[in-house]
Amino acid sequence: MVQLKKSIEKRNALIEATISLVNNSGFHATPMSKIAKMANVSPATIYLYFDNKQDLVNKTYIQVKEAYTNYAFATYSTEMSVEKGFETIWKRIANFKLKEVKYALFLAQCDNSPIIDEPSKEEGIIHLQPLLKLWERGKKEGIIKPISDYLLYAYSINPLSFLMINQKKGTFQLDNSQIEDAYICAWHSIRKNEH
Amino acid sequence: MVQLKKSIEKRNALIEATISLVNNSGFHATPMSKIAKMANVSPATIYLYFDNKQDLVNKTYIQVKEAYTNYAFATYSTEMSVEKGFETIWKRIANFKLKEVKYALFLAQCDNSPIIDEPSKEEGIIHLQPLLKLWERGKKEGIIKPISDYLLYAYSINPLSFLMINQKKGTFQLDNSQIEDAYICAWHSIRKNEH
DNA sequence: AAAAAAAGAATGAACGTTCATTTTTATATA
DNA sequence: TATATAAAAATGAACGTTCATTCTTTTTTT
Repeated sequence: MVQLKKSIEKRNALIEATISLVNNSGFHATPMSKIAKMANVSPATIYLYFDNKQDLVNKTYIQVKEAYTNYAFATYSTEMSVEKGFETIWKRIANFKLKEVKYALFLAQCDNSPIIDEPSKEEGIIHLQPLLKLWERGKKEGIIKPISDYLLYAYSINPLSFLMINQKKGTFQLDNSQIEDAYICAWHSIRKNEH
Repeated sequence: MVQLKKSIEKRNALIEATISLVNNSGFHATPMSKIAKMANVSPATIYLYFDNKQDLVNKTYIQVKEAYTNYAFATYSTEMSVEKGFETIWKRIANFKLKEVKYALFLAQCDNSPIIDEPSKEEGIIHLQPLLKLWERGKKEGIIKPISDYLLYAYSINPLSFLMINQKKGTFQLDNSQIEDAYICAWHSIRKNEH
């Protein structure tokens, strides 16, 4: 690829266009020509910034995923109690999905379809580490159920994606009171019950 | 479309091929020519059974969805207590996702992407009624949390899709003991807590 | 004036769908 | 039962279109 000096903005325009179009039509129904048009650029120019269509969508995915995890852990500190820490992270994630619908939808779309290749997906998962550490601590302290992280994730974090997708469809509205309800469901599903 | 006498098997071969190929590559990366080849049929023959590619995948979706819901409610009776009823339905669904991975994956793929058109999706949802009725009863009896059905679904049923997809990837194994753990998470997330 | 960046037009491959034809099946006749 | 005929089912090749990518030329920057 050619060396690029100024136009980081052109690159960003391409990434933003990719997100919008893939959100609305999916990867395979989004031609390079449309991405180019939306970014006010010639189709050929895309190839100065990215190797090919696959590379464009992979890099878009990684960039968005990074923004997502940065947001998720921005207010979390390892000093917090397990319960407080979980609530902090969970609510940031919920907030991201409510406020940054565009980015969150793009990630959901990518995460449950084969359009992103595995190496790029794994690069995205790495940044979830702090949550896994927190769960580990929670299990040790007897606060979190001693079960697989996949289960913990499936029950406490993943439902937000489902809710967001349905909100996008308009069949359902995720307001602040529903968010509270959802948080309680999430917490109840993973906390270890006293008795 | 032409009147067809014998070959329901040919139609089924086409549907099976569609499921396999869409599972492995997605809708847009699955050409009609490949579907035809896998079903041992000429591409042109597909158009004797289905109007076009969209119609083929819509009808495949509806057929699989029907098999799924039939399976889900086969052992359920409205006489059951709310807790027993929920456990019965939940475990049938979990079983379907474990045993009929191919069909379950196809449904998951369709449900979170825009490849199926809305009318066909709605036709698929109708059959979920018994579960919604059960939740309604549970709320009245003070056993189920008085929250939106979307939340109940997101926390008690939807996680199974996530787990199944990860199992397919091989990163995680859903054995019988994990299923029990998962059921407990599901139940804890939607039951109303005594206090 | 040289190098880098960008553009639009061109290319070749892949796809969904249709067309003209052949093969198979069912029906009627002797 | 054997043969002729019509209808149905199936086919492979062809068509028109779309798309990712590349090529050649122009514009911008250094």
